[in-house]
Amino acid sequence: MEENSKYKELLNREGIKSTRHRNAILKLLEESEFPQTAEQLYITLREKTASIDLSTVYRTLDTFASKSLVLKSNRVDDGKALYELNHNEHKHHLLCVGCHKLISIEDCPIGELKQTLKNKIDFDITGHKLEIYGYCHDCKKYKLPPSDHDNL
Amino acid sequence: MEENSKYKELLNREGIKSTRHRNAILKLLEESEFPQTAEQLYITLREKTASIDLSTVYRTLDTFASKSLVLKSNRVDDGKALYELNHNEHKHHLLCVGCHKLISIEDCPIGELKQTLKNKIDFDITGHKLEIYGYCHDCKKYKLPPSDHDNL
DNA sequence: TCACCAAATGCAACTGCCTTGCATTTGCAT
DNA sequence: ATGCAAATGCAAGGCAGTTGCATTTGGTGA
Repeated sequence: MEENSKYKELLNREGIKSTRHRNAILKLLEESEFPQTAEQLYITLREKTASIDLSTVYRTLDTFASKSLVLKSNRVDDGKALYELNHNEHKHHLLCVGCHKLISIEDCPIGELKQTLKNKIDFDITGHKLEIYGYCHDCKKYKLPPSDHDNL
Repeated sequence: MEENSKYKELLNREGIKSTRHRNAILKLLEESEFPQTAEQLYITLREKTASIDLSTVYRTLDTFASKSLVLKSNRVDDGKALYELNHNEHKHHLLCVGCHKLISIEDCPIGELKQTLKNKIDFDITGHKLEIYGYCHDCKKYKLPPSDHDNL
């Protein structure tokens, strides 16, 4: 299968072995629309491919993160770790507080701030993280009165 | 002591009892320059005031958070919960990756994004969180080559 | 192709953060 | 003062994630 050779090449480039599990996890992440928890990935892997241990999933994801192949973050509401493929593109996420859907966006408002801060207080921005909460199209109709999320 | 009566009033306004522990935690949060973990608060409380149980600290902080008296967030690197007093002011922080100094700013770039996202994908923003990394004036001279922080 | 070795994996036990159940204590209204 | 709901302490438990160790596997060199 030529898909696996693609992963193999990618992994070799990072100086780590290409294994059945690693290829499967890369493939799964590639197919995932949203960042996934380790457990979500674990369950899916057990369903569709061979047996795998949860610790292997964690170890693999950590290895990938250390090589910058995947990006690790923490879910806002429960602090669980989320993993997604690193496409090396700059993006942010919208979290719907209604259905917990995560939507990726390319818009980034940091540009002008960068210059403002440089002028105002001589601070050089090298990175940032922006999390946005709100209600998606589907959840607006069920919108609840303002809650804790409004303070974030 | 009249400081406690200030806390008592605050707590009564939220419809919850004023207790020794609650007053102490409010006071401690008021004195804290940065968001604290539950354990940091716990340790400090044990040192300077009477005995308190860790579960009480957690329960108190959760209660305060549910009343919006404190803001709860998750530390970026290890996902631990952080608690800080809610001053109801909108602000963000600059984290200097050189000296780990935390600088508060009032600038917020979310305004235009709000309208953009509403038009583009029908998403209603209710809140957001922005963390900015970089080098402060003092650390610029020692600036290191780009690191992990640049991906955040 | 084979044999070897470091790296990867499975399994089970364990850690750390946080939560919960329950008996006791405390704040506050009456 | 007294009674009751709310708060607390204590101990046990839950859950995400980690680790130690024996076994298996991928890749390299003969």
